Amino acid sequence: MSGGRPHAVSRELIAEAACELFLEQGYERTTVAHIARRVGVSRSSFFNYFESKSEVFWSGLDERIGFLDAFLAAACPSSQPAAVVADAVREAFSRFTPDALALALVNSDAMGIVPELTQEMATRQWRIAAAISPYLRRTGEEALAAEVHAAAYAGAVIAALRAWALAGAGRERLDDLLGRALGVLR
Amino acid sequence: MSGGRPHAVSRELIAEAACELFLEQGYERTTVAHIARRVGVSRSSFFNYFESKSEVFWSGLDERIGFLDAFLAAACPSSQPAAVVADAVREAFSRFTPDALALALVNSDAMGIVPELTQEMATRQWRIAAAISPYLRRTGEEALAAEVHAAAYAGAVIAALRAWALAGAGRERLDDLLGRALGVLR
DNA sequence: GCGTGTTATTGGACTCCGTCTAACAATACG
DNA sequence: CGTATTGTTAGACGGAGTCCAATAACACGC
Repeated sequence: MSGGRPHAVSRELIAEAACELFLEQGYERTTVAHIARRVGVSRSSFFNYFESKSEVFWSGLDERIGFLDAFLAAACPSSQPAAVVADAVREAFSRFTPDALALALVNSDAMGIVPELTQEMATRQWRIAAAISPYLRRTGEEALAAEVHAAAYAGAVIAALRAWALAGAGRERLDDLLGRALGVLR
Repeated sequence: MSGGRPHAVSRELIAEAACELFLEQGYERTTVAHIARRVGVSRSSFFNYFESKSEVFWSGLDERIGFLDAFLAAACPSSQPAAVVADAVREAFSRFTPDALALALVNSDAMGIVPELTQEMATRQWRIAAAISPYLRRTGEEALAAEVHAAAYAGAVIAALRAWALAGAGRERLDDLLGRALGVLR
């Protein structure tokens, strides 16, 4: 059952090569074919590992968002929802590790991806809010209020993440920044 | 100076035809060529009126966001920034009129555009936050706090907009919903 | 060594989006 | 009737993403 042809590359290898190219010649000018060729696989193979060119940046964060979503979907309604959400957020994101995304945020100008990055970033912020909002509703909040609060939490997460990446992803502790950003909300 | 060939169509005409097709056969299955053919112009002409297929939905809202941005860019730092922002938001969005976007929000399932819509919506929410955040910074807020607060405001705007559209865009007054959504923040 | 099942890789064809350009059509004006 | 201006058009183009059938590399049982 465990047979089969072995993988020729890995997501990490591809992501690494992609980032190199993005830095060298910019995101737009780098085609999927370029990336594949540099790693030594076919263009088709790229899409076996990533759903799209942009996903190279986001697989790490998306994983954490999935974690947050699962965590909050399983959480019981509490009388102190703020604490639950804050804990869940920290649990999900504090162990986020520097990756292609951090690199992209720092070098967004060199890569020429400011518009792409903001669009994708906005989408992730939305997803974080979409993970939080249903939980708030289950604690009894009204729909509108739940969405607004969820957006605020999501904004805090993304703001912390950006500040952390821009500061050099390691010079500041993401945990601290998350705490500070969440602390703004009260 | 006022010569030249007259326009064969208008943004409104194109948007109308596009929405019809989206409702009939879904967003994905409707190509730009389809839309152009229905209005009776060439595919090239479509791109003279809209930058992209998805922009059909967003020109109205984007205009209001531009308004908000200009308004806040020109606003003086106040000791009560919350009131300034709330006023600016109301000024910019309360006269927002039902358009292709409202239709799309209501019929998102029939059009099969849930992912597209959330992505684009998230981008607009981000842009609203990006319009608000610099003003808050000018009032003296720290960077992280300004971003978090701006995200909260932006979340309120979008939540109100969605609720308004989903309720039937006219049955509820957008102004009231904006007020309620902004009221959540304190 | 040899078939067999399983999984990964590959090339190629395909649709569509979005860009670009050079030619063309319709108007106003002198 | 010529000219400037503006809008429309066809066509080619490159790239993203999808799809599929063919093939290559492995593990396993024999």
